[in-house]
Amino acid sequence: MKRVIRTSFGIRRNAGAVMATSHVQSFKAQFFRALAHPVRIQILEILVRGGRTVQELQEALGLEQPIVSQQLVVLRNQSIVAAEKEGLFVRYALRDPLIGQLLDVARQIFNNHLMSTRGMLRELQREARRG
Amino acid sequence: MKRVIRTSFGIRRNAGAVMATSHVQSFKAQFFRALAHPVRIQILEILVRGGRTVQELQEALGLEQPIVSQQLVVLRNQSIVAAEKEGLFVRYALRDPLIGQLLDVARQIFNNHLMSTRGMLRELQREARRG
DNA sequence: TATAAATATAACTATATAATAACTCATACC
DNA sequence: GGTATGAGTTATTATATAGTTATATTTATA
Repeated sequence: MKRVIRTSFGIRRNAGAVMATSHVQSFKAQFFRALAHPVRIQILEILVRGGRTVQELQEALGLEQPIVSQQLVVLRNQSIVAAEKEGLFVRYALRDPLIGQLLDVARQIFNNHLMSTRGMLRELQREARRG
Repeated sequence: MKRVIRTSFGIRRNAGAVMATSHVQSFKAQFFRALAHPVRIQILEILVRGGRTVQELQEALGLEQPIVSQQLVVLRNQSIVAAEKEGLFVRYALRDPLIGQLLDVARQIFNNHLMSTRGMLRELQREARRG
């Protein structure tokens, strides 16, 4: 599947030398998509502080059980969290503490750039203090 | 809008004390959604190495110009990149070098967890070497 | 083995995002 | 002013994700 593109100087050359959209990029995209949901972010921010059962998450978030389970599926599919049975319960935990670091860097980016209203900034700062 | 949830011990209590889905979380979700696309990730990985015109991005990616512009809109809307006119060209750059750090952490997470095929791992390692 | 509790899945509708192609806008230069 | 070039927008259809409610699965225990 060779494609030809037009360069700035009007010359035509083969696009083979070009950065192809590798599988890795799609994979990373999927990963970030798994983070791209308010509830899933909340779940991760809770799990950073330690493992939780579905029940505990459900109560902490004030959401119905199926909603929590559904969001956990998404995180599990990307190997972001791991599930472990504990009798009748299932305890979820981060697979990698680096997830916490990722969220931290994201928070720093938000803080730096005022990409938000004053109100949100206040929330962010409260969050950082809790850290 | 008070909601009532059922706890594990069958007691009903008010969900008011619960972590509400703040605007911040939605905001973060939007941010990650902006990263959740293979082309946009590629663009960012190029911009980490320095500013580029649309033209240069287009050539590096081997994609049509409107596609590149569309993806840049998404990144601009989240204030992830900034555009600057240079005569007939528009040069794009990261708004915050921390974006690079974010991608690095993400890469580490992938590497750690074999969340990918052997082939993808090889690609990741090649990427890290170029880093 | 019947039951209840905890979790997971399914089925459906609504909504958002992606992909593609055609078109418009802006600027430099003749 | 006309034109070519770089960038941006719009419109359309396809596809994926979200939200909601109902139902199924699993396990402990009476």
